[in-house]
Amino acid sequence: MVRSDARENRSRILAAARQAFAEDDDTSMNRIAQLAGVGAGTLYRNYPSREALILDIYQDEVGRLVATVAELLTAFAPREALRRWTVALVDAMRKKHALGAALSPDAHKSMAERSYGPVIAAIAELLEAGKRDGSIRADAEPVDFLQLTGALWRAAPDRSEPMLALILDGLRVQTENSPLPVD
Amino acid sequence: MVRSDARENRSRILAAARQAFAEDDDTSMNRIAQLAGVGAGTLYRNYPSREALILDIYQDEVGRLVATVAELLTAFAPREALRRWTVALVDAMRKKHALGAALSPDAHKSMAERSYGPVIAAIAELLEAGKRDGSIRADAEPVDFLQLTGALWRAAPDRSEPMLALILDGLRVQTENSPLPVD
DNA sequence: CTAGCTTGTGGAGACCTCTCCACAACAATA
DNA sequence: TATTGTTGTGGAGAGGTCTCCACAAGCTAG
Repeated sequence: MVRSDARENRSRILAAARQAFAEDDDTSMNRIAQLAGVGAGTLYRNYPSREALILDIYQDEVGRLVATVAELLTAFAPREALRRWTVALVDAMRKKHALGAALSPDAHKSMAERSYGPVIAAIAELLEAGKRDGSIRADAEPVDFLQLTGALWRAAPDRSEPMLALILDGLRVQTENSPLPVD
Repeated sequence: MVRSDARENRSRILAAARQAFAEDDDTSMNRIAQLAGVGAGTLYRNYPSREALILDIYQDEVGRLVATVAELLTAFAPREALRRWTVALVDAMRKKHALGAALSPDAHKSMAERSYGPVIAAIAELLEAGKRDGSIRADAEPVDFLQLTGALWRAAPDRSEPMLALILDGLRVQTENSPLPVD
């Protein structure tokens, strides 16, 4: 049985966090707890890590992004849809720095977090479309792609576009010209 | 005029740090200061950031890695040389976790640090060789490549190889089949 | 209404990175 | 050797993430 004040607290935390992050993308966990009028312990019981909180806050932001996939896929060829979507994603990560950090963690903890899943699903859908029409290699992995996306986010803004181009080229179905010498 | 005790301290710090990191790759700066018998202030005056210290510690490790480039380039075709070298680099980053973190920082601060430069130079050399023999696109950028390498390091170990393959494919000189629709 | 049990709480505290500055140690000069 | 810059020092402290647990609140059942 979930205690009533507990639910109250959780939503106060989320509200406080949302506002705090809107003003300053680097707000500390302590500050959020303070703004929400709860102790650090309560904050961390609700959100076991900074990452988890951020992913929850930006859930709708991410949702909006994910929702554009279908549209992009009707308007553009899969590769171009993927390109555009990724540009938008990296852009969002850059604007909400915290989101970038949460989506490209050092380890792979965020797996299965409420926001991480949908992002992977969106990428999977875009890749699938490309595989179907033969413009993307069959062994492309959504998780790998997101990881690579993290590199774009970390890179200097003006390198983002050429790096993405490189990745997209790597995603092409490979012909076996210029074969790799095995040794 | 550099004071004599200062030089003394600096080398004590380096020695302590070297040993500490050998035992525990996550040793804290405080602990290193303590082991070296200096205050935190002194540590930070010598090494303005964690990153800087780590890069100095692993300078020879990096040096060794960099030195293998020439050898690889005589034994293998450029692309294969690049592949092997990168595998070794990522491997080293994984073994010395701290080195990985120092070489793939969130921001791009490490630029021009004593170890960062040589790594970039090594990559540049490998890429150059590939450009010369036409197996690597002319616009490939060493810094971009290192950034991407950071993604390999952060990824699950078993994804490292396929991701690298993808990057290497992206580095190929691109023929203009499967053209990208511009919109 | 109260007793008891379960669930949730706050904030002290461990440990982190990095800054700041009154003071100490050296070097140069008289 | 004494004096006087200069250069370097240590550790307190600001502010961070996250853990732990004695205690408080909410919820049944009698």
